[in-house]
Amino acid sequence: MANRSQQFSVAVHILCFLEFNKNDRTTSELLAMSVNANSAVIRRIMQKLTKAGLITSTLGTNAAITLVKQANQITLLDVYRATLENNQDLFIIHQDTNPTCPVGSKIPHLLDGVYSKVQATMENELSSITIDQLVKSGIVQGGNP
Amino acid sequence: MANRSQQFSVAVHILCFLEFNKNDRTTSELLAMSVNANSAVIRRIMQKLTKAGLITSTLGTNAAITLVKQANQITLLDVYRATLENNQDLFIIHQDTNPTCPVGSKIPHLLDGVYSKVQATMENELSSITIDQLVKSGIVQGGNP
DNA sequence: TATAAAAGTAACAGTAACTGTTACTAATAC
DNA sequence: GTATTAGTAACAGTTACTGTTACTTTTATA
Repeated sequence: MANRSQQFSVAVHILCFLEFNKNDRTTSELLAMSVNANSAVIRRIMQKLTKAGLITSTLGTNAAITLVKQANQITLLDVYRATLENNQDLFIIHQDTNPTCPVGSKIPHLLDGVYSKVQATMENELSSITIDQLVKSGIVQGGNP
Repeated sequence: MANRSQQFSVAVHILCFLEFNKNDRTTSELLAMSVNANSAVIRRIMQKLTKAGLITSTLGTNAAITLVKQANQITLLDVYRATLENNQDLFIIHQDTNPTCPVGSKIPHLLDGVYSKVQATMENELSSITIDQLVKSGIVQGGNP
């Protein structure tokens, strides 16, 4: 399978934080405190979210990080695709199987078909969940970040 | 996410091979040729399949590897669970978030709920596919392994 | 205009996991 | 007793992620 990183989870965390704190200014320092990670780690993930058009940020004093799209228009599939970039495949298929073996020669293509279906199902489920839903369902409004 | 290894794919390969070649003797050398990998790699994966009760093997001259269950009783979920062992989680949640932050304190539990559902969906799909189906659908019978 | 704040970014070490490989041990058929 | 074959351990190489430091760039404001 593709990826053992926490980046997807942290990215969702960041986006939820931005939505929750949208009436105040959010910095990478503030995010780093919430996530409990180094601010450079946060900025590293922010780059991917920026590239994907999910967030935007300004520089300098009073710099702020904000959502580009409305929170109910950002799905977990968007975040998944933004953070995983190159390795979005759920499963890895071993290549270079024996081409002269009736099993070995067909396994890669066979697995490809199966994995595509499984992944499509998963992505479909991810696309049904929005950042807005997460914030509204799980995070009580009104506290201090 | 959990695992970037090819072991799941190779395990499926092994089981398909055993089913395809069930009328003849299968050794780890033969499997290694089909997979195009070192036989020790094959045996390493075999250990997990043995532990999971999917295959059995004998030692010595004329040693053979065989399926324990019928191929139509072995699902990809069985293989998934056998090969991934400790790290079956599709997604990894960052722990140690800030307990005093209304977002950070709730994100882990929130993500846990979401990921469980997504994973259950995926596992349900894996459980609907058997080794028997794969062999019958994708591998032409009658060739030489 | 100088300064401070904050994002952008590069570089490096540490860690973990998988792969490939070698080589040994143990069991078993002949 | 010998050859075969699975079981297993050990090691190096590779890759990717995390944590960290530190520098550069941009920008608001005093």
